[in-house]
Amino acid sequence: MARPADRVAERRVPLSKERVLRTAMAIADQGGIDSLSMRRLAQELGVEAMSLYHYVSSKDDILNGIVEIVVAEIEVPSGGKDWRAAVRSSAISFHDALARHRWAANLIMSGIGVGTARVRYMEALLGRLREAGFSANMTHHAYHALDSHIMGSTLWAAGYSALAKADPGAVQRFVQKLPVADYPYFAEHVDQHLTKSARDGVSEFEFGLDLILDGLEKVRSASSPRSSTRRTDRPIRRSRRPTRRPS
Amino acid sequence: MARPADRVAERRVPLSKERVLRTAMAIADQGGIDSLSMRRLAQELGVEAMSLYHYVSSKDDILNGIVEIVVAEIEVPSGGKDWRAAVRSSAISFHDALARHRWAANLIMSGIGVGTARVRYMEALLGRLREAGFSANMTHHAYHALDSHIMGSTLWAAGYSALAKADPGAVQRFVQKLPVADYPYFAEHVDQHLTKSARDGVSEFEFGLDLILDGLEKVRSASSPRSSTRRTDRPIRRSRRPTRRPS
DNA sequence: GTAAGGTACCGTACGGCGTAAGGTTGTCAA
DNA sequence: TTGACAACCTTACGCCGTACGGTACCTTAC
Repeated sequence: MARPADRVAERRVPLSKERVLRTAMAIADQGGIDSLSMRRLAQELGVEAMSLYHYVSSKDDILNGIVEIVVAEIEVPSGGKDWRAAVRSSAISFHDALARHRWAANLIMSGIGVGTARVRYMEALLGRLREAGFSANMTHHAYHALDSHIMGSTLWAAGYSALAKADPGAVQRFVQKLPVADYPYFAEHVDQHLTKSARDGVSEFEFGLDLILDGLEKVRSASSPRSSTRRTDRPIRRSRRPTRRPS
Repeated sequence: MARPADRVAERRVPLSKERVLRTAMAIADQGGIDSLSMRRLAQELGVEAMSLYHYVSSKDDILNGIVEIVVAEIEVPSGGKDWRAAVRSSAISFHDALARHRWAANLIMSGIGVGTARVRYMEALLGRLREAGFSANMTHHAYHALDSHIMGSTLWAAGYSALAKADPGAVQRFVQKLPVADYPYFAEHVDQHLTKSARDGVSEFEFGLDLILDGLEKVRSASSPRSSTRRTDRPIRRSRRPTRRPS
């Protein structure tokens, strides 16, 4: 009687989608997204690869799942008076989440599905912008400007730091082999990266972020001259020409 | 005598790295980067997979190569008075090149090597900014702000249009299944994408680009007092060093 | 004329991948 | 006791990148 029960007790904690996803994240965090294979993941869980398919429907399901976990870590913009501070803080939180899980940005951008965490984040950000007085059209553009910057900036940082990690000194060697006379500005640029204490592009990220936020604030205060909230939006839909630049 | 010569004549045009890369690009352009395999590429060239290794050293070599070709297509910012127009035009050219080859942005961002075409582009852009009066530090940040936006924006557009192509109506179905009452702003946002004639995010791209360029111009004119408009704008970012006077 | 050496290409094989299809085993309700 | 069911495993297929070792043909030298 005791024997089978013991064996059961040993074996159980019998997996779950949660545990599969968490382990997948750990593998990706440690060895990069390429090191995450079904076989490797199963091995980590003390199980055979095919067993995983009882909890997930495919590898894509896993990838979607771990992206959702990362997105759920993002601190959503708070309500209140200062939309700029709220959005800024949320963007930095987004950046931080992606920095903690360097594989995530690439996954998000390569046409992965939109899950509930992602929708929640977008809803919160879009809502915060509308509440701050942006029109529907302006909110749309503001969202994409912010999103592009966050993704682009973080992806660059991820790639750069991945390189620096895989082969420290590669950058130095590269720039030294370069005919500096021909590419003085490039050399200067690389040098700035090498000189700056390794802050993974935080300074670059925040600079661009503030540029965008300042621009948005200018647009906002121009279109709602009072500091009032919620003007009715001018429906500028269906403009087939590029939106004119602000101000 | 004639026979072997004929066979030779048939067979020759005996490949070359150039031809391998061009064919690889064509495959990627048509079927996406995932459809590019050594075997598929070889088949397209009427050759066995291993034969390719006489012209390239690895698949990564091929990926680097085709990215370089795309980057070489970018129109570099011209010299002259109007730095803003020059940089804007170059950025749009960059965006267009990435739009023509939707796989490229993802490759560039996933830690691929920097080749000569890339260096040339960076050198030209950095140089144009310095020439316009930006300090070294400002140029550094401006470059990254522009680069992040171009990459982020294009990557988003590539993913979105890939989805729309693979499964038109997927977006519509997704948003219809959503509890719109819970996510009104999200629904509004998606609706804007569906309503807008499919222009692959050009409007979003140019809006963000102008936001950044306007911000940069403000910084520039503030730091070079000889320039026409001297504004009393606060410095957007506390720079760790005072921005040097250019030229 | 023929031998040497080089260029271009091919055949085979290895270890990895995601996953379809179909077991096997242990648990528990009826 | 039985039978449904969940949890997990075995095997196999067709892909992938590429290491290693050929082979066919061309050019050049003697």
